[in-house]
Amino acid sequence: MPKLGMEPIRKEALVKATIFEIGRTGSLDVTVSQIAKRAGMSSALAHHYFGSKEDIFLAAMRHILTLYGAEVRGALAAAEGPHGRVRAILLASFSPGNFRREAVSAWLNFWVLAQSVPEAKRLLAVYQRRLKSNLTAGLRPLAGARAPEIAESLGAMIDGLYLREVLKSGPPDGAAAVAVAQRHLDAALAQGV
Amino acid sequence: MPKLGMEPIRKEALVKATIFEIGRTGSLDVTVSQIAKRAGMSSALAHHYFGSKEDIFLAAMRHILTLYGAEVRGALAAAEGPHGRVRAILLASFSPGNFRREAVSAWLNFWVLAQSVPEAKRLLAVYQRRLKSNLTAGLRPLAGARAPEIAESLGAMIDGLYLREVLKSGPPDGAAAVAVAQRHLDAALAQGV
DNA sequence: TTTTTTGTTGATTGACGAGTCAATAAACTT
DNA sequence: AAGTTTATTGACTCGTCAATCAACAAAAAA
Repeated sequence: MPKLGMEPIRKEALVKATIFEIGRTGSLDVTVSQIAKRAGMSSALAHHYFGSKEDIFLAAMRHILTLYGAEVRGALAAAEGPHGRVRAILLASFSPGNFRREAVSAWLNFWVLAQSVPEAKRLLAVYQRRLKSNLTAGLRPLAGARAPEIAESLGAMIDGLYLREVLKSGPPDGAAAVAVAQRHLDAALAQGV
Repeated sequence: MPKLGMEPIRKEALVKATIFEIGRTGSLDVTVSQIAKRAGMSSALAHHYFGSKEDIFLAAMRHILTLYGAEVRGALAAAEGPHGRVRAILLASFSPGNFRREAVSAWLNFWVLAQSVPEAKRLLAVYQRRLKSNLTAGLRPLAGARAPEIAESLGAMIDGLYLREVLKSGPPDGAAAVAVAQRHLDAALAQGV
């Protein structure tokens, strides 16, 4: 009994299932059947809506990046003062949503994907540019000309903390990551004066 | 015309070919045949020496970690003074050998592997522990009680810089990475005083 | 010199998985 | 009512690949 307008619903379900499965297995070795099953449909339908497995992956990646972008925008809107703005980005980066094991794992695997799929590389580059630009803007009033340099290192720090979270055995600890990043930031700012 | 004592030679060739192929394709989707061909032998022989593909991957990972460990040890031996020792670790981490695109790519993929293969996770944990211990020892005279904390953040920074190298289009720039890490270190130390 | 060990590969097996297709059915259009 | 579009899947194709096997060759041991 086919109801109309299923496409967006199905696609969203597939995207979420993809992220879940990548997080669960910890790799991109996830079959379309697995994804489709998790999303409650046949693999044929998955192929019907997305043309290929790669398209599914890319959609999942876009989804994660979009989510992250929205979270950063939201946090920025609510933030006050330069320090508040930079901190908002940190908090958003390590928010429970983006910092769930499955999301982090997906992120890492997308990094791998970026090495062989140009579109994935492009998407990741967009994320990096936006992160840097947000950080630089926030840091400008605090660090002046040194803003870009600090933004760069803080960005690397964020990625590095992400990475380490993947490998940890225990549950992810966003607060700890934020604290480390914050200390790094404070030190960098203090040194500049 | 089978010459004897081929085992270590074949194994080494396979390990090197594995790293090369992983770096080339940017993923773990490398067939045993590809590896064997690159190493100049049949895939059957690869299976003969290593039992399985996973064993080949693990051997390659051990090789990279061993190489890195040796480089760090060598640099440490030649280093003088606390600052020199910490800097030696940084230089070794971003040395041309470890920071070649193909090596970085292999690292990244081993990170992924660690998520699904316990032995890979174990190996990586060993690396992280050793790195942290080396850094902490070097930092102790400089930072006292704060040494572990700084070592932790510096370790994350190193991994983050690795990660970012993957996306860059140009050739890897170890010197720049060292500079960023060094600045982070200086700032962290300055703040502690 | 027979036997065993080591090296080596072409051919094969067996499984799995991406993508296609034909068929079915419910809704919407005309 | 007839035709079209959208939803949906089971069955199938076609390729790939890890792993095994049978067989051959040469060195070493007995």
